[in-house]
Amino acid sequence: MTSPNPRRMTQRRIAELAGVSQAAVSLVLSGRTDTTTRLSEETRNRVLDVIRDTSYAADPAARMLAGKSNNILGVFTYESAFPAESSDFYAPLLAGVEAAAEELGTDLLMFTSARSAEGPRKLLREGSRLRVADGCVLLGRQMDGAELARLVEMEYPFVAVGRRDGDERIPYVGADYATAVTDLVFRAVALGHERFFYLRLPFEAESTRDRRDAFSSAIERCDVHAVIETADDNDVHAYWRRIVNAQSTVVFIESPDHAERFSATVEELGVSVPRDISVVTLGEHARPRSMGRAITRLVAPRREMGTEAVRLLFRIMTGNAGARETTRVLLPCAIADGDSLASAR
Amino acid sequence: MTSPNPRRMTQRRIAELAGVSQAAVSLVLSGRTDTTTRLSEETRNRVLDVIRDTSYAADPAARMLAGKSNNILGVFTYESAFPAESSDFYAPLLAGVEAAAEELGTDLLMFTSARSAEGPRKLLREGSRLRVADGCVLLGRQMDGAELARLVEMEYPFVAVGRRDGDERIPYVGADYATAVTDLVFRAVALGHERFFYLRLPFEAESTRDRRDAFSSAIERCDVHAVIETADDNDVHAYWRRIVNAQSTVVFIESPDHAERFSATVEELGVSVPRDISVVTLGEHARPRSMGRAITRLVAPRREMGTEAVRLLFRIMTGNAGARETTRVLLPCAIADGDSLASAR
DNA sequence: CTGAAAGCGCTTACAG
DNA sequence: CTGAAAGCGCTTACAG
Repeated sequence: MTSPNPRRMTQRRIAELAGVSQAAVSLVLSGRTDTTTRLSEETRNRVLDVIRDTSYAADPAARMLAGKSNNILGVFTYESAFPAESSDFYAPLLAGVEAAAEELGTDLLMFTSARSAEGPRKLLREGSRLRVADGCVLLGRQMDGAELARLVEMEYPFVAVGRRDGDERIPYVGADYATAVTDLVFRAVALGHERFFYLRLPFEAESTRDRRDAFSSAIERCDVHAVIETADDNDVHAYWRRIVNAQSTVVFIESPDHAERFSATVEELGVSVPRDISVVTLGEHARPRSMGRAITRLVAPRREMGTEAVRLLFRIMTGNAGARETTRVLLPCAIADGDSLASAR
Repeated sequence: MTSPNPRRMTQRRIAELAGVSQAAVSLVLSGRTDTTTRLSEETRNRVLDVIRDTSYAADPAARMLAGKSNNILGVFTYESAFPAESSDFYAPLLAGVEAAAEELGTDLLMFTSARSAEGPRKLLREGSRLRVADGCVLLGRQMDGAELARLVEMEYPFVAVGRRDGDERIPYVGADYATAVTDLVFRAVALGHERFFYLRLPFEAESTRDRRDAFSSAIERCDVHAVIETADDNDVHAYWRRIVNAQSTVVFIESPDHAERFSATVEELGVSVPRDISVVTLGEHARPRSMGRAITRLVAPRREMGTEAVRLLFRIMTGNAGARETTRVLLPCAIADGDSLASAR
């Protein structure tokens, strides 16, 4: 496939036609005007004429080979990047990545070939094509720590989107959940809430742990009460009963999906949000669904995370990353007010 | 920029590590097992081990120069692929493209480089980079016909998503709007509608023309009446007056956005949809917004278009595309019933 | 001011 | 069975 075009124009042919050397053609094309490489105006024009006549364009492969870099940044997503279900998750990140790539003038290589039929995508499986890119941005809620460590060993330039525990040489751009979660707890306490209920996601990832830890420590600092449960099923009624039993006046819910379902369901039971119960979500959906109400929530700067990840990657690749502290970035989250957090009844 | 990775792995280094010649490494990689190029099983394994340890992948530029393909399919979008505004448009297409790429085991190169600050993205400005990919899928509502023709001349393998007029050698995968639009007109006529109003988008593209032409010809065939206007502003009230004046009982609206705004606005005027006026949209939003009502509409098979485009591209690249008819594909649209089309009052 | 030459990393025919 | 060598089309120091 992609057999070379037999009559493809080359600099050599241009040179023949213009009566100069091939190198002179390259020089003209480079647009360089150092004193050391000055071409006569006349020669330059003759070459330019031929180039125009033949509508010649340099072979990118040869250019890249000679230039030693191919201006390709990789993007590896642990799940499909585009499908409907996850698109809300990846879309803003990818938008940021795309914008930064445009800014840097690089192309983006999406590693779609890495998919394995069963199980999650693997970064380093046999025949990994990672090295085709000069460096790579990694996206996904959950990443294989061993793989990341391996990448570090290999000295392959990469940046994870999302904070990563484990090997501390892993560069990342994450969201500062802790500060925002703490703020939300303080806000609730200031509104008179003393009994909290926390519904966590049923999986462990840095991002979920961060929120949970920040919650716990804020609760402790405020000297209030909290119950933490895992939202591993959809039986809102059961939760609601436990919340009533716990006499909680506010519920923090990690997932915005759960938060919406929760609000809708309890309202069907005649419970009013936020009059009877306040709801806060720590989720990161960029595009809040059309819900009857706007749930008070934390908003991760997803687009910026994508942009910053690419910029950091670039700095790492060019050796301008500086100390380790500057290769691990946490971006501030915003808090969307909403109308689901009110005074404790 | 993108200074060369100093320690980029090469076949030469692999060869050193494995104690063989560089050519032997290339041979192992090629997977060739001709009698003329037989390597000892032992050598082969030693090389493979080193390749695995270093997770080496051949430099795509060098491969290309040497005349080989790279398992990279390009994706060129005329607008930003991810940003919020256009993500509804591209998301399903890209999802389809991604799925097909996974199926074929190829990676996807998004041409984000050399974006022009002003004006639309140009294909041929990045023309050189285009060659980095073995072939390319083109996405966008409006494409430059001259550029496409140029690509044909260059014998660069590509497929446009969306029907393309002009040079008939341009391969595409489009949506068969005509049939669906005709069906919708028939359906309306069957419900007793005799006076139609048509609101077209304010730009010319094959996809808008297709729908308009199909509408006109269906109207003619049914021997009913229609007014066609361009929706180049947002003054729904003005349209509504003209619709009333025209005594139309049904409005066909190309853009789903317009259709939603239209429905919402006339209902504020006390006009009931569909009792007083039926509304049909010929738009292609994959993710219908939360509207009070579900507008009867045409649904383009966006995901399938992405998938089919990649498959067709692959066939073209491998020389299995067959005759021209098979390089121009129109996929059937679905009709989503909705509840905005009812009997003429 | 211009041209000959080396080298980028690969593939592949060809000589040992 | 393996290795040395040419060549893909370019860039860029370097020698004239």
